[in-house]
Amino acid sequence: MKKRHGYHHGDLRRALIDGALKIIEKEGEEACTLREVARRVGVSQAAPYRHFADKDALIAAVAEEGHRLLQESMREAAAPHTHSEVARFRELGIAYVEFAVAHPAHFHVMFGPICGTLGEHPSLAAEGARSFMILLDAVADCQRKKVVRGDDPQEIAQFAWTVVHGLASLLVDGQLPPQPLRPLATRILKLAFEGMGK
Amino acid sequence: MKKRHGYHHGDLRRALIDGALKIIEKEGEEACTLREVARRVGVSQAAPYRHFADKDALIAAVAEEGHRLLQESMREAAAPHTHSEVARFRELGIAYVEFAVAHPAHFHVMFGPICGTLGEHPSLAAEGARSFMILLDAVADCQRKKVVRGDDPQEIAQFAWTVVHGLASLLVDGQLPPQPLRPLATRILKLAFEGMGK
DNA sequence: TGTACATCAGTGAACGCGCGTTCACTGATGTAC
DNA sequence: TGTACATCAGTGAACGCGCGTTCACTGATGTAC
Repeated sequence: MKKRHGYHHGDLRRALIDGALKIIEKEGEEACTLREVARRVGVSQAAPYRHFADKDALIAAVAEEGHRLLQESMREAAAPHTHSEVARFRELGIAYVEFAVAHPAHFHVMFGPICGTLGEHPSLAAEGARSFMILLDAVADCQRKKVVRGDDPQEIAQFAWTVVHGLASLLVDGQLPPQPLRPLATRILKLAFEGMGK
Repeated sequence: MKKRHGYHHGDLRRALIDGALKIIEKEGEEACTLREVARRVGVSQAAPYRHFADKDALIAAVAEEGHRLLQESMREAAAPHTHSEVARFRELGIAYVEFAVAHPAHFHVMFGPICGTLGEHPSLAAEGARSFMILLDAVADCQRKKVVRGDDPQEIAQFAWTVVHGLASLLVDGQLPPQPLRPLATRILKLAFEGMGK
């Protein structure tokens, strides 16, 4: 990343995305205006238009980057566990929740209601599909090894997504009492795996 | 509900809440401005201030009503199943998801990030706690009958909430393909009860 | 039953503000020769 | 190595707009006598 020397910024596109993230994280999505982002980055209000066609394009870029980061997190979490399909699957789920808590602004833009407005950004939709695919593959692996029930990976993946997404949402929106994340996620995922029935 | 005859509205407070709901449902939360609500209801922009101190107060009223409706839905869904604790528990979960889909605007205001801004409305917090309590009681019943594992109802209730909230969020935010709700919810809850492991 | 009057629930104009976006511009950078 | 020039990435003023909220007001309603 180049330094700014005077007139030119160096990497304004990057800085604008980071600025948007910081604002959404601290003050919520509706506080994230183009002018405020420009202000925070220390640039004139018109400068962002050199890098983004309009405000939606900036938000879509945030969401897209979010999906790439999520995919990376999940892949990294799963990688060490070459021996056990179940462990891989579990780590994927924990990585999803950890990602949401570590990047609440990304998470919010990726899955919140705003992403309906962003329908016309096709590369964003593609990244979303890729994220789900990682989960789907892990389920199929588990089913092949007979450690997870059923034969339609879609059905189980949907359930797994429901669980991790529910936990992530409740945490990000502050509905659960603050507590160490990993024990909570592990406990919930264990219940999802074994069922709560007796 | 009285009819409007000329100058006075009849039940403007009610109409404002309904107007806010309709706008949030159709065009999202950030389109829900006090002026737009007043416009839709057919009243001057200053009129809402007769009934709400400010915009936040209107939103808080929406959230509070949402919790009361949710509680009512859950209680009604559980009531017929006096014979089976598990059936009661399951119907509670389905009612939660159905409520979210039927009242997406309520749901969004009740649990979305905006509700952090509304911290200083204590009656709202009370309603939220009451909603969770219904779930908690059902879990305790199931544990007493030994049909659900564990002895800390809090832990299981948190898991159950995670599942139904996850499903509700994904549906409301349009992340799952459109499909009949009850079969989907039943399938997911069955997995939650029995576990996805083999 | 009729009337005076207090109170309630609206109106409409105005305030200051910040927004997204456009425009003509200008300083910085890199390249051809 | 030096210079002319095209291109790139910013600036800052301006546009029209809708927002939340306030204010003095007025029409409708209900009550005391």
